Amino acid sequence: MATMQDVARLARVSVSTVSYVLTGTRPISQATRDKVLAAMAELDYQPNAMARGLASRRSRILGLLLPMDERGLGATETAFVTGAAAAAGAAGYHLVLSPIGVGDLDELRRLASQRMLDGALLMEVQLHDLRVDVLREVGVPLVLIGRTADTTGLSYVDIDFEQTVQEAVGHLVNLGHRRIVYVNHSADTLAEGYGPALRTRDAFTTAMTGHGLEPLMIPAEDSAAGGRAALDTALRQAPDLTAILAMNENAVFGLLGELANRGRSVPDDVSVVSMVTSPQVAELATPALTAMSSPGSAVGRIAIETLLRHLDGGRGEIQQQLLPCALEVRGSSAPPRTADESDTGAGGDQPAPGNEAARRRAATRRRA
Amino acid sequence: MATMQDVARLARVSVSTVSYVLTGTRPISQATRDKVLAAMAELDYQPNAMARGLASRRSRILGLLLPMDERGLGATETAFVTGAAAAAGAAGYHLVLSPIGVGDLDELRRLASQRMLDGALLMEVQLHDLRVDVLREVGVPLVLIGRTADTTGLSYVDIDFEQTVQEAVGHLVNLGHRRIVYVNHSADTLAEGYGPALRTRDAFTTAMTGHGLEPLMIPAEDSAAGGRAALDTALRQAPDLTAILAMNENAVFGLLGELANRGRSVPDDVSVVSMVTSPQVAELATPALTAMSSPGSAVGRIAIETLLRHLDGGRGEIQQQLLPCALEVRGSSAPPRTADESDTGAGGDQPAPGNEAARRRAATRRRA
DNA sequence: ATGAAAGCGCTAACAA
DNA sequence: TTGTTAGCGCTTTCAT
Repeated sequence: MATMQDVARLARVSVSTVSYVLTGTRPISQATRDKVLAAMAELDYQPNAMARGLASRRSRILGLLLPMDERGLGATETAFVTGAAAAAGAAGYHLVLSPIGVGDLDELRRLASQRMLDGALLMEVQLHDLRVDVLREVGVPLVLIGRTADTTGLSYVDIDFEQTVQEAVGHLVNLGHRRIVYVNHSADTLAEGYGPALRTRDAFTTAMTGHGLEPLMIPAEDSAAGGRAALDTALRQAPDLTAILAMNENAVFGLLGELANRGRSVPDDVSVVSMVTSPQVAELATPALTAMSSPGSAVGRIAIETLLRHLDGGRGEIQQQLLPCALEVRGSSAPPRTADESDTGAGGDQPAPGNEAARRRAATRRRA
Repeated sequence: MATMQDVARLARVSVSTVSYVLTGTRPISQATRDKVLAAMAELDYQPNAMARGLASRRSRILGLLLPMDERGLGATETAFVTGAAAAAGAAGYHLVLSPIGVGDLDELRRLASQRMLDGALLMEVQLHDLRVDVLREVGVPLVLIGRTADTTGLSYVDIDFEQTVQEAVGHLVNLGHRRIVYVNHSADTLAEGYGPALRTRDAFTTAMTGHGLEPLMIPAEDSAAGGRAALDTALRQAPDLTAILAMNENAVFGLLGELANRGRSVPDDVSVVSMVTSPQVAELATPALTAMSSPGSAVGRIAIETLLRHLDGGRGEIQQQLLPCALEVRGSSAPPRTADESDTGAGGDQPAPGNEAARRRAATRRRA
């Protein structure tokens, strides 16, 4: 393993020159730079990360703090991760994912106070997220993917739930639906103040009221069973419902199953729109789900870019951004059977023609 | 940020003594140790990871190399990760996940030759995985989760696909099924030599032949559409099929959807058993899927323990382990409708009574 | 535009 | 059982 000494010797320059070639922190003549670069190439030199970190007091490592529960990472979250990893790599940083949730504060404190992290991205942010406190305490810059309750002084990137709900409701209303039920996360989750659940609830009320319609929300446990129960409740409270908007990616499958059980066809009897859902998941259902698809890797990329700005400038400006979800119409939404006074606006939303989109996307997966 | 100097000064000992207290590499009297520990506590001392790494030439960082495609991490893979993270933490190591697939060899080479990793775990291992070569080249110890084609000199932990298939087939045969179709990964995937697909194919042939039955395998693209197509093929080739064994977690949903479309009820007309599937995913389906559930976090834990042994001893012995999947009977499997000569063995497999298991597991999920 | 040299905070000989 | 000290490989003043 060649060291900087070796490179300097071979190039007949001092170590500091080699260092400056590497870091670019001071002008080097083209001739010298070439010599050094040639020596590096010849020796296959790679700087020692630990030595750099010790001397410069920067590890060039960014942490992505990512709680992993038993349920796995959805395609949406995975896109965040890959986007962040790509952006970090492009900037010469390593992105390490640490499966650290709010339960592992000690592990986080260790990681952070050992000066192992130049900065951190937090995923699965809670309204009162103690990880934020720990990181601030030890002075590690951070950016949230999501939002805490109080975001003063915090940079974040999050999904624009208001826009997402509004567009989803708009789609259904355009199709002619009037009786739309919103299946949210569980009552417990709401009570805990889970941000997305609260924001979408309020946005749903606003959107429906704006259309002169009555907002009806049903909480559902995050499971297929929860979805089945939610459908039962929904049909009891709104027997005339023609459309369901679902925030709960797990429940939506139970919901679809129960609809089938009861002989209600999708989308002829009931339209279903799933929110913040990846194309992959949307197409597991039969028919494939019309969904608001999440902004994906852009979230991760923007978060990293924001974080880097916080490091470089010293005091980067606080940045708070909301990214929209895009409506992707598939087979699960259509005009209600009772096509009454449905003034389907010109250029309004069309139900997907067959399953072409699904077929097109049916790519092969290769792993081993 | 207190340094070791500060601790030594406060405890009135030398820095080396503090260091030895920390590393335990030489005996320290109880009195001294207590003094040092007290000083550490008082100063809230945390060793500087970079300095340790530089001086000791060990980063105490283990890498978990984990390709992330657009599909996300399944619950099964997530369990591997959390198991590994827990085991690494318990041993005083950091586990960093790097979303590095066979496409990012340069990034891997950088990570490895910068001496940032003491060792690595590889997930999503391909039969000819170039990451293995890169790591060996730079001398980073590694353990596979999965298997390459040639495993000589390599330690690995993998799922016992032979046992899994055998048990799944046994379950169906016990229920009285005779005409069982195996829905595998895609033809492309098989052609590429994807290990699990090949191993399960062969195991299926062995198992069926062992029962005096004819093995029929259908490849399916990894998507709902692929599952629908596979069912079509299956019914064409074996109109009298009463059971389906599925390796393809994505296809199985399309398969179920298409069964419903054709008015074939599960499990009355057709039993479905899903392989290497987490409980969470199994219960998204309606009815919940009988499945061979993967060993979960044990895989990750054992892999880390093996890796640590490779570091400590210098030359740890090669270890190759296969872990079994466990049969979990849910609602998707039952005796065939045409209960003919079905000699359901005493104590044989029973279909799940209702959905109690599902309901019990319907825990709340809290995130933000 | 380049070089010399003093650390960065810790580990691990080498001494005692 | 404990202390002294020479690095680990790099960055970054301070000189020139």
